[in-house]
Amino acid sequence: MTAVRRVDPDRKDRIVDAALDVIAEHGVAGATHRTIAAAADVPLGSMTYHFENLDEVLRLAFERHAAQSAARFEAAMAAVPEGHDPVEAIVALVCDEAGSYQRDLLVALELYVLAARKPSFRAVTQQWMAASRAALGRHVDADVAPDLDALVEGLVLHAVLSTGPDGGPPGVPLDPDRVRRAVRRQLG
Amino acid sequence: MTAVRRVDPDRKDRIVDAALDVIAEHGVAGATHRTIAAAADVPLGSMTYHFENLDEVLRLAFERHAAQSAARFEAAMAAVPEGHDPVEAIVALVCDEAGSYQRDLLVALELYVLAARKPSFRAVTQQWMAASRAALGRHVDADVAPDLDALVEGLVLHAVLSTGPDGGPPGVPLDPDRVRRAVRRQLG
Amino acid sequence: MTAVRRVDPDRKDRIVDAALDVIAEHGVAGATHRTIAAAADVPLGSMTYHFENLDEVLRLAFERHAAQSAARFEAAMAAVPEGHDPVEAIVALVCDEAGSYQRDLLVALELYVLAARKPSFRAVTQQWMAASRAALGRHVDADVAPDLDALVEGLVLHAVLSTGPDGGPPGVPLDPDRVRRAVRRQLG
Amino acid sequence: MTAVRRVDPDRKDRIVDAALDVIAEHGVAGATHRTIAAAADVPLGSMTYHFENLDEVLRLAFERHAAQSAARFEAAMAAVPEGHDPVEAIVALVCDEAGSYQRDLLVALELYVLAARKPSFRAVTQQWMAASRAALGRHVDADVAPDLDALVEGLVLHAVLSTGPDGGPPGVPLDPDRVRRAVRRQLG
DNA sequence: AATGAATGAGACTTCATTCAT
DNA sequence: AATGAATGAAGTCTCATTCAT
Repeated sequence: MTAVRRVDPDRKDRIVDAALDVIAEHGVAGATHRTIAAAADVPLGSMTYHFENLDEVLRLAFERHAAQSAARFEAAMAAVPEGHDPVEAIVALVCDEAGSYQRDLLVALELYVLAARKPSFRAVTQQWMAASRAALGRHVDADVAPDLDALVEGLVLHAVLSTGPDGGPPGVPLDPDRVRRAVRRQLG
Repeated sequence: MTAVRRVDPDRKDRIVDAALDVIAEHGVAGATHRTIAAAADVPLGSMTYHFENLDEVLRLAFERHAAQSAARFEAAMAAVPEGHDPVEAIVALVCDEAGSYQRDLLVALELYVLAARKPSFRAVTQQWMAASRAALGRHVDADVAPDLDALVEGLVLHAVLSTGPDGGPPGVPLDPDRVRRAVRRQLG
Repeated sequence: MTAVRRVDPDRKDRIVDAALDVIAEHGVAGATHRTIAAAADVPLGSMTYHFENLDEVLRLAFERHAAQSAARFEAAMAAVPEGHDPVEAIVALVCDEAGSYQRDLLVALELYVLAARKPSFRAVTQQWMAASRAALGRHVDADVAPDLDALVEGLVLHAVLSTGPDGGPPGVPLDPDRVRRAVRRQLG
Repeated sequence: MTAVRRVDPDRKDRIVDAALDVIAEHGVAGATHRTIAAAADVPLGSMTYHFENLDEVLRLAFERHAAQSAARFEAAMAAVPEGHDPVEAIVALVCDEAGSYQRDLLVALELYVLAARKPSFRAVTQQWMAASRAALGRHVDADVAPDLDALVEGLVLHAVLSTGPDGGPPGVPLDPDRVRRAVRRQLG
């Protein structure tokens, strides 16, 4: 009966952010109304008050993540002067020590798996992939951009899935030299 | 009350096969004791009688799939005579009209996402990735094999996630010419 | 943020009308604050602002319906000159092609079931039944009127619950001849 | 973790019986998985183990009730020797002091309201109505039976909905003389 | 050896009602 | 005066797992 925590604008936003956190940490399988509500520190009833259903929450979370992720990529590419070599920027992005690119890919994987079964998530994946290609397209030929994109995605995918000899949580840093060589090769 | 279906050796095998089918069609999220039992046409009690728990069923299913998938890849590479150019074999494999390579990758994605959260699945992914690299290593330099592997995986990943203009189920065929060019570029 | 729809007298009335529509179409089970508010095109908060609780809304809706329904019946009976035979008027009313009498009965059924459990709805049913008896009492003996009323209600009840051979939505038209014979028999 | 109350054959039957009790006492609106499980003294999970969904429970309950109810009616009619006057048997049935016929009708009303919205319940109502007509048809002309059935239903309906002057729970006893007169009139 | 029955936790969702603004 | 936000209870249903037979 206690009327705690009334009035809370941008609660909806907070819930979407919390959903993204939960997805990143526990995967879509672990993203339930309950876990997201707990992460956002809102009562369970808030979830379906603000969103039609759980899929809508997830979709908004993925859309937000895709936008942020694409923006980061776009910014890194835009920082390279026209006509200059973008390879170092790509290497820096992919080998980012903080591992944010790997986290991005992990979230993307969750999205991919979801989109493979649920059509309502397909639009997000399409936009995401198109955005990274467009960013690459600023500096490389249009017919090479998709292949370069695929190469980068494959490299990071393997890194993110690799596990150290201890069998601990996956994700090993990528060797910048290796990435540099692979990218240059693909650029011909 | 009649004791139907008593003698049934390799029931365990059948269940694992059924689990794989369910995963391929409905994803790990749709693979429950019940759906797998139904697909294998065995009573529900069989599931926990033959297996410790659901994770064990899934793990065995993924292991079997990884073995089959790696064997196919290995066979395709082994068919190329020593010293000959493996590019056409790779292209043929990846652009397989039946889409079996795409199906393989879709299942692999499910595994990746699972392995990202549950350590017990990590060994399978490691073996799977190692196997395809080893198969490539027969014909290309050891330092290029992983990158070529990453490129191929990225290319197929994008194809499997792409959807036609109708927004239908994902998965578009890969253009052999494009794959050939990208692979040759990566080989230098 | 614009203050749309401010001045709105008889909003309360509109809500009651909407409630009646919802009951007729979806039953009491489908009549919630939300569905009624949507049908009346008013914000959810209006519901408990204008009414004590949901039961009050339903009670007012049923009262209104009972009044309208009784008035129609009363008017039909009043149109028969004193001392004349009311049978044709009854037949016409009951066999009404538009099926409004059947709709009335369907709503009445909903009310009956509700009144069987909630005392606050009993007064409405009593008044409704008394009204139709009184209307019949204009033209038939007082000791026959309740039985005639029962017969008519039974006939319409069966018609409204009958379904065509296709098993579609219930409600079949009543045969005027049959009704005429049954009514005449009951009148002796 | 305690394994109380294992082994309980005909639990399914008990649940259906309990469902009928709950419907009779609290109406369909009060018949939830929880209330029925509590009335049958079984855990909540039993409900969806034994039945596809709640509608199936309700449907089975109504079917059982219809069968019992029709059997009682049929037995009462069958007890009247061929060619004899069935009026007294009908009167006795309808004016039953225990009120079981009224209880039957109350349950029937719940079914009617449900069937009006959900097609899956229509078959039961049809069978129920057909059964009572057939029972009457043993002793009265085929063209009068439906009208007599309607009359009886209307009479009991009004009785079951009437409330004493105290406004207490509905249901007043029917006067046998009145019923006798009405039935005789309808028989011509 | 094998399985149908059983069950408690928890999934998503609806809803009447309250309340700050 | 009016309402959108908020919330806790309860609804239906799924499921991994246990267990008596």
